[in-house]
Amino acid sequence: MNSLPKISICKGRPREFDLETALAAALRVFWKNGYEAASMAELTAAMGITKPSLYAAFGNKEALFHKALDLYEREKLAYMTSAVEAPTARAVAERLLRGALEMQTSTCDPKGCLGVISTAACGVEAEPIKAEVMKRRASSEAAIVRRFEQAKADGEFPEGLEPAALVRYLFAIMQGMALQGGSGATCAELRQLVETSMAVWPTK
Amino acid sequence: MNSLPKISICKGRPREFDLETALAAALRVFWKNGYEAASMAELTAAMGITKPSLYAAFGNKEALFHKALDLYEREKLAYMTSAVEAPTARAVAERLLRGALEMQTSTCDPKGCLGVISTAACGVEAEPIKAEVMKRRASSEAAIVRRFEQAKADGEFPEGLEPAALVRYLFAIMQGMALQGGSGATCAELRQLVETSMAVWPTK
DNA sequence: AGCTATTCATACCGAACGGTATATAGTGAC
DNA sequence: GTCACTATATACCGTTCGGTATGAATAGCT
Repeated sequence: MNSLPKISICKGRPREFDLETALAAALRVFWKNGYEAASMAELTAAMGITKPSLYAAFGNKEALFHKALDLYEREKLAYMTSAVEAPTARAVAERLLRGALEMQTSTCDPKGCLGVISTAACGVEAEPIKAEVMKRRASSEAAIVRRFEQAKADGEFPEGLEPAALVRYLFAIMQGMALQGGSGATCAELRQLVETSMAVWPTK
Repeated sequence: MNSLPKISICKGRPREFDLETALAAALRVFWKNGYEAASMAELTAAMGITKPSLYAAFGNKEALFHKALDLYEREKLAYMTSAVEAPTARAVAERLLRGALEMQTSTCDPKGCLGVISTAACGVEAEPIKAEVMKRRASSEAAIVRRFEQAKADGEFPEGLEPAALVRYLFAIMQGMALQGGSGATCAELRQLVETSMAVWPTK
């Protein structure tokens, strides 16, 4: 309860690894294998630390996944939050599709989408994980729906196309792209998918 | 695999369970959990048999999955092979989408698609499984591509739309539908997805 | 120096994993 | 009845799973 004399970081022995670097390595393992198939052994090996260090720094496997998911959304899904700033619904869709394409065709990241991988299949133990990812996805979707409702008010859509339905349709394409990207589709094939989707995008 | 005569034709003690029934139960477990998350304990419990009986009858977990996958394609994916008989590419697409919708909205089957679930994420042990499912999907896709090439020759498509690209686009939507169906989307939402996809389907 | 706090490395925990050895029980053939 | 054969049930195998107890090492504080 004494005063704060210095900017003392902490008392004990300093950790010998960088939190962010280790978390990024963990993210890649989850991204490549999914939550359940990512074993603690593979995680610690990729992160370059031992299990007690991991548990001390991140809590447990589920907490580590949550922190990795935060990092993923912050660094890899930024295009989704910025896409709503595009001037038209069509431009929003194009930015989403091209952002997803860029992610799938990046040469240094794992293929597929962490969210898709984590919600596709899971046993009972991973259901809280699935629920959390679904919750985050729902809030992303809601933002796009709001943007499309404005677009509808601006008269951008033909009759009979609901904003929520269009968003679901657009997300289905992006989820399909992530699946195909994770199943060995080539860059060119995924680009074709984006071009086709844009070619059929409804115009008034 | 062969017929099951009332009078046992072989010598030893007759098995006390029905192969097809047990296989159908195994399929539901794989379908609900994915290959890796489906444990032998859950499989044997659902099939109502013990592990030695399972191994004697089906080989091992991977062989059981292959037989379950055969059953799945035979019973649940029949709409895919029959869809190519539709008169136009648009009708083919509609039959595929509505067939997928019917599967996702069936009240007695697990949600999602076994193929999607099995290829989305897997550790190293399940990679042969993933490869097998991808192989079968490729052959399904190839059949639709051939049908669409004929449709293109018939002048059904606008300029600039390649049959292979359209099939990839269509499959992406169906894969997205399977993902959303497995993530708790309602019947009405999935039907909306189909209607939207049909509404934007390209016409010449 | 001592004390306290934190990290690191090894070795270990109970449980669950896929897969089996073994012994018993039920069948047709002789 | 006896034999050959197969399915059943129990109990078990080695391995891997997520997660920890333990003690040595390293730092700041007094």
